[in-house]
Amino acid sequence: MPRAARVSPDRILAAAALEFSARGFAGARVDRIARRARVNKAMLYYHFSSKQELYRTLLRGTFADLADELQRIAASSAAPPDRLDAAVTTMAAFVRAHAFFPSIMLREVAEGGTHLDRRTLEAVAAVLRAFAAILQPGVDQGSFRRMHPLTAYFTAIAPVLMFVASAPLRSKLAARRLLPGVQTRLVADEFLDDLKQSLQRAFAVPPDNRGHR
Amino acid sequence: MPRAARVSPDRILAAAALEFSARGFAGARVDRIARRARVNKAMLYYHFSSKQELYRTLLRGTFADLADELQRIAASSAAPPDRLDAAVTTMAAFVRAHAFFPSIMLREVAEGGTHLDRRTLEAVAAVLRAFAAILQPGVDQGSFRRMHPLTAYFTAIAPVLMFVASAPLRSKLAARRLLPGVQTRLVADEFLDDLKQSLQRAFAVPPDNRGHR
DNA sequence: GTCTATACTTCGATAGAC
DNA sequence: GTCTATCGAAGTATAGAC
Repeated sequence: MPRAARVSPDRILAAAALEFSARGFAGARVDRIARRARVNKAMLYYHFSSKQELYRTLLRGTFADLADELQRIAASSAAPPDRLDAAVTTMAAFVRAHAFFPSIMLREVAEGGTHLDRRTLEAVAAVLRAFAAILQPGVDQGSFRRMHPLTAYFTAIAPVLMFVASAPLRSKLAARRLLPGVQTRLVADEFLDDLKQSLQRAFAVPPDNRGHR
Repeated sequence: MPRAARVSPDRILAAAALEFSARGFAGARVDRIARRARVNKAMLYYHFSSKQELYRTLLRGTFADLADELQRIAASSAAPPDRLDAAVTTMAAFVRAHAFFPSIMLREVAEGGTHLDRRTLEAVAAVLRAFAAILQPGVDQGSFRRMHPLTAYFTAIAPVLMFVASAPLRSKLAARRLLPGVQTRLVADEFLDDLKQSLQRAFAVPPDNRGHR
């Protein structure tokens, strides 16, 4: 299996990631993806049978990778608070390495998963399960509040996704001086530190309730 | 000004809200909006000069309404924790009354506000400012942690938006039994109660730090 | 204000040569 | 595997009658 054989598909996937994240499935143009990947359209269709298949392939791989990384934390033996911090850190690192991910995730949520097939939905579910598995020991040991896993997921992950994905919009607002009174620049690390603190306090069982469940 | 004169535009806006939230700006079809509003396409273009203008009109009005409701809390004299709860409750009520809002908001964040003009961006900014104004007294009085207003905003509002907007996706996953171990049904009220508790703990200055800033 | 018919454009996808 | 040329469907917007 010659190494060059996978160069085109990989470049196409990388270009597709940019295009789909910036414009969404409907707004994405196959021509633009091809041009950005420096292949012609026929070549693109040689590797991927349709725009939809390209989209699904991209998302399936991305969700699977994220689920793997989260699963690694779930399988570790770290203490509950450290697992929670690690989950946020891992999410943050993942979106730094896959800058296209937050937008695509937000769009897919808004779309209700319309473009996804069963296998891709399974990869989405794997992410949710991994996150739930990260928190479970903390709940079992009584150090985390007993919340629905999805509640915990949205409370923890939604801010990360929205914060990162909103960077362009925030720049736009700032450039037009539309945020008076909110002028100090908010950087990602600062945000993540505050979020981690918030989540530790949010999920911890309050001292006076400890052991009463 | 005969009352009937505004019936068509309003029906068009209502139909547009459904279409844009379900499919996004690029995925929305003017034909579908017209059909759903029970007007023909020419009628639609008689009232709104383009798909884009229709979109902007819808968003401008919606953001302005939300900003008004939040501003009312900001102007009240309630205690800081009550203001925070009220902000979440108001957001929840707003999205219940405007079911299209969360998806559109997520999409617009992902899109970086590409389709918005200055006036609409101003309405977006008004929402952020109102939220910041709700929390400010709590920070000033030392009962809330000193966080960047945008950090607080994302921590509090992102979960609400993502939770509500993800309902279709969650149904899809549940229907395909892709969430084993996460099977108990999560209802909105339960989620909101947990979120409010989380946010109170997340934003409160911890007892041992009180007054030390 | 309302409607039918249609102009014009863009886009996903393919045919067919090399 | 790679490319050029192009088809056909779909989509936004408008012309022009009533």
